[in-house]
Amino acid sequence: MQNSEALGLTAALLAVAGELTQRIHDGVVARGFEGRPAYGFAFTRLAPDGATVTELARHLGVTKQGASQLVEELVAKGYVERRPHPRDARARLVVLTERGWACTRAAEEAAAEVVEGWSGALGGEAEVRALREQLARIAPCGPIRPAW
Amino acid sequence: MQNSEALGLTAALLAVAGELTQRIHDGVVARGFEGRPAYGFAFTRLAPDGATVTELARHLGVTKQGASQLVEELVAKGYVERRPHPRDARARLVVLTERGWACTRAAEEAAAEVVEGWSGALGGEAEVRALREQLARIAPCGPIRPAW
DNA sequence: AGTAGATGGTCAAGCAGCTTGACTATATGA
DNA sequence: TCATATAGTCAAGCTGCTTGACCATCTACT
Repeated sequence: MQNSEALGLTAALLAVAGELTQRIHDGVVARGFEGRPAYGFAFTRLAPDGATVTELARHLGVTKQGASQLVEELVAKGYVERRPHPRDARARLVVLTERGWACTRAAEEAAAEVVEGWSGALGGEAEVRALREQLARIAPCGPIRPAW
Repeated sequence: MQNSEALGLTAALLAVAGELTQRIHDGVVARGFEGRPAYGFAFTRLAPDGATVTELARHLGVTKQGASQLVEELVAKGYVERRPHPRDARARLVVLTERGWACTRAAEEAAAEVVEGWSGALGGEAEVRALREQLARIAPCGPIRPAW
């Protein structure tokens, strides 16, 4: 593998990632939600049972102050709410509201639309699944950098 | 393909893209260059024969003022220089300096290092090449959003 | 129990990197 | 030749993050 090929792979990967981000965002907006792409990253961490600001910060790869400001924004727009933490009086659990869940579903739909388009380019759904599995193998488990 | 699977693919793709961006940046810094990831995007457009500020802006998906500021930064750090455009007295051609080329090569090396690690996770270089080809098929030809 | 240090969260100020708006110089076409 | 479009820059403003300071609470050690 020559170095220039690695750069070609990098360019393709980042172009696809950028395009995907943009189109999911557009799709979410088209479904009546406002926001910026960073919301999506936050939602994936908050989705199951909520999370604290500090956990969210680690997930996003930003400071806890940055995460706190994002949560403030999400609260103002009605996507999440802060609740007292059941086992730690210092902490507050940030959980999705019904509207937050609806926005998450909208993002899923938008993502599915884009990915469906990839089926055509790649030859079928099996290829898309294969792509997903390959990416999952090399995906890091660390913090997600807000790359959109 | 269920919607949630599309979101899983999205998460994996963006995680890989973020990780790759970070590690290329780290590798470039380790080789003695300073800068931010956006430089890499610019270099890929400037590399062959240079480009005007407006062309660069379209490539990066930012305003021409934003691109102009980035070029100013690159000039100050010695990575590029502005030359009169051969056929348009309004325009100026931004071209890489020798240091700019050296930085590009450093980025290639860093990218190759990361991609080499993927060979292990995927089973071999053939799989990496296949991944690259799949991504190239679905990569957009439009402007690259500065996702790092 | 009492206390020192670690940790969760917020407020405030600052900064980087982008935007919009206004402007000049040059090109293009009726 | 003049009207309009385009390349580029300067200036000001905004957004989303950072660093620094601080309080409340938890944890562990004495």
